[in-house]
Amino acid sequence: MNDTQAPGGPADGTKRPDSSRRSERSRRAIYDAALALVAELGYGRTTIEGIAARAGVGKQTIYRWWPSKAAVLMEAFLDLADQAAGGETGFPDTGDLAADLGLVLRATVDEMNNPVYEAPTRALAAEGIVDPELGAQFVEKLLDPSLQLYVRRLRSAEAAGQLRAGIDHRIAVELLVGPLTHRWLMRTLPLTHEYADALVDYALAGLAPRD
Amino acid sequence: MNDTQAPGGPADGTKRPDSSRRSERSRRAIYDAALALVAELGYGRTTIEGIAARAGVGKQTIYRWWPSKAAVLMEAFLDLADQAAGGETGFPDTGDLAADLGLVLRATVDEMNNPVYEAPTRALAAEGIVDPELGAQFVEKLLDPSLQLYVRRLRSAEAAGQLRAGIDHRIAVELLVGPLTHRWLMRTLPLTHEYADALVDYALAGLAPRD
Amino acid sequence: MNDTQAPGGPADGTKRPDSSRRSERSRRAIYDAALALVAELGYGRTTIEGIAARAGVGKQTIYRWWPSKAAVLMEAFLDLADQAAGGETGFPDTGDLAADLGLVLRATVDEMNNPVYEAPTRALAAEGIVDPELGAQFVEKLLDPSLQLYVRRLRSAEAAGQLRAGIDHRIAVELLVGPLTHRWLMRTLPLTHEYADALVDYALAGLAPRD
Amino acid sequence: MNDTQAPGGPADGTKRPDSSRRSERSRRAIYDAALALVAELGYGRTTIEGIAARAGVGKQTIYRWWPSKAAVLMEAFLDLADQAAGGETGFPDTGDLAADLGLVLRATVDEMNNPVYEAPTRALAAEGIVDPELGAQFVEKLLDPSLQLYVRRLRSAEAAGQLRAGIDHRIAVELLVGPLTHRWLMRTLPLTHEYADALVDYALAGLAPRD
DNA sequence: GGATAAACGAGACGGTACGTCAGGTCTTGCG
DNA sequence: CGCAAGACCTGACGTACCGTCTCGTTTATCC
Repeated sequence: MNDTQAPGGPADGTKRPDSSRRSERSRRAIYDAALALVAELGYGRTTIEGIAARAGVGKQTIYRWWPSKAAVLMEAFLDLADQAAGGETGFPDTGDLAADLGLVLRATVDEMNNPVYEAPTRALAAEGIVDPELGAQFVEKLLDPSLQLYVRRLRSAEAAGQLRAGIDHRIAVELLVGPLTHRWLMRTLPLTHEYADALVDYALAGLAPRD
Repeated sequence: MNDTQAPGGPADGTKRPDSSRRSERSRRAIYDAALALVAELGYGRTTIEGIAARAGVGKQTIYRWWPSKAAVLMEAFLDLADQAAGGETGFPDTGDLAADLGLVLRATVDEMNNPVYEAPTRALAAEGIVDPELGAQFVEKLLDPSLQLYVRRLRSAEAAGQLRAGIDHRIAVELLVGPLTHRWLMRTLPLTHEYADALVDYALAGLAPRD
Repeated sequence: MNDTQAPGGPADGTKRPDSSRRSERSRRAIYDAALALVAELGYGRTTIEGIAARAGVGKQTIYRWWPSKAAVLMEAFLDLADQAAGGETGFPDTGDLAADLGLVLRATVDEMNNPVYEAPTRALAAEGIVDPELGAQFVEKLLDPSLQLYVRRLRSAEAAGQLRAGIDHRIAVELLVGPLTHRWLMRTLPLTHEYADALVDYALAGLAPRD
Repeated sequence: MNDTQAPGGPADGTKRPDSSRRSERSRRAIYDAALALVAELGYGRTTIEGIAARAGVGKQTIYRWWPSKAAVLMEAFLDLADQAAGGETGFPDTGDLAADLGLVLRATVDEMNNPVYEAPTRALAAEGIVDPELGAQFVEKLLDPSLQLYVRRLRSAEAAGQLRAGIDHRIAVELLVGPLTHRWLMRTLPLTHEYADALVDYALAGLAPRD
């Protein structure tokens, strides 16, 4: 009858629900409930029924829009991150590479130690480790964008002659971020600003031009 | 080595079951079933009921000796690792630090790409990320021992004057292992021997004495 | 007829499940499965899991609506009895008391010997003997209604001058029904029409007016 | 080795354990524990494990000598009854049939109302209703012997011309005992001495010679 | 502004797995 | 060899959630 759709409505003739009629109220409530429950109970004990109940929402409203508990949490967390970012997605570039990296790594350490972010991030990371599909999303939507910022900064540093020629920027970034993530995930030793600084120190020494 | 107790003696006076009467047959069957199921179905779809059924064992026999699915898998995997190790827990020390590290990292890459080890390790890592208690066990029993081998090798290198003085060996190890683990867990880019070599190259450049 | 409530109204505000949404199909299937299993296996070996499986129903659907195995069976049996009764709940009153009682007692004997009724009735009676709560239900819903019919017939007989004055009708009924039940439950001797007749004979002799 | 058995030992060459070596101490402890638990918890909640634990006995010692929980309880109760009887198994015969029956029925009422006997008797009766094998034992060992006493008394009364000729003594006994048992098992109305008296009155009226 | 249709809250449904409990069997010393 | 102790396999228990489905009840256009 009417495949003609209102402008703005994306539509596709499939069987998916009409997202233009989606309840914003419910979505927000689900985000909030999901984040709260994960923080309170941990991922494992958080259930879709629980989220629905806490959000004052029917279970079907969740199953209608998300394929899994992890997907709900992922979106909820992305939403949280977007809010928090507040548009500022920049990476400092003062010309002093070590200082800039130190600043960012210290901020990362703080974030990793902040319980508000820690619980859902750990949950998502863990789930992504085991579920490749979700892991891919995690990388694409959360990890890669932030790694790209590092890469860009390194390119700028290379242009300024602050890096050895031929360095693979991606690997260089991982030299910084990998150890940090390792310590965070494995909880081997405390994650401190000093550790961040030491990483910048050791890594840059290996990446700097050989004089 | 642990749990020193009089031979034949019934052991600690607590309320735990009498481990001297434990059925070795059942334990082995449970290990095998657990590893097989995790490899076949993944951790999430592996159930205690399934392990019990596959092992031809009553559920209670699992609940009697282990507190959780993760604990079963952990022991099963430790057992597997012990068998595989076969006593050789050495770390090469040819005098050429770069070559030795490259060798080990390449071997680690191979292990991480070996499906037999990958499934249970990922499962344990993921579970440990979310469950601090299990995570601590994972680190203590699996991760730390192998990191210690690196540290010892680095000490030897330092004694040979191949490292900058005052380097924190632990951080140095993480500089190598962190990025590898990161790529493995996050599946961002393929884990190859070349990557291992590049890591050794970049990291050692930062750790070497400044001449 | 029961549960008078506003049409369309959702009913009592308690926490019990919404009986208006109950699945008739499931209830019937559960009745049938319960009766079949009790007849096949006996009460003790009949399990809720078994009923659920045989009825093609989730266990929770049983736990949602019934508090116990006995309650399921009780309802199932009441339903069976209601069906069988088909509305005819009368007690013959031809004026000939002995004949009427003989007719009913013989019918009762037949029922007690009919395997379809015997298994569940025995099961309920046995359970009621040990569980006072269930026993009270058994008496209230199954036993008392039928005893009342006897009492009414005796009242009619008394009005016709066929009974000694001052006889306690309730006890009189028990004089007839008690021995029958005793023989049935205890399986001391066979339950026959002749036995029923003898009971009527002996008992009425004691209850008749002394001329 | 020794099929030769101590005299007095019944033996039969089957696979049953050697009863001459049986521990009297254990048997007594099991009786006591069984009766105590049935009285405290009721039959349903009494378990063989519980009996073994309370008796300070291994489970196997129970399984070795009894085929079922009901069998244990049956023996325990018979033992209790034997002790209580103390040899006096007589039935009064003063010549006054009504008085004698009233005396015995009143005593029976008292016994049925005595919690010490009630719990195990109900349990055994209930179990026997559902399990024909046990029921037969119950009748043979507990019920019939006492009914025989009634029968003998009635024979004496018949000889004295106090009964109508041709009365079936067995049915006559059931006319007295049936209603009592019915009221006791079904808990329809209170079991009192008055009820016992009324039963004797009504029943004897039907059994007496017609003058 | 009434009709109509989709999303919504609620929650019953058939299921799976949970972790516990008891059953009855088997094994291991002790006396 | 009977016994206590207790680990073993089995399987039912009652609970928690799963993901699907079906109720009425809002909304939110469309006629």
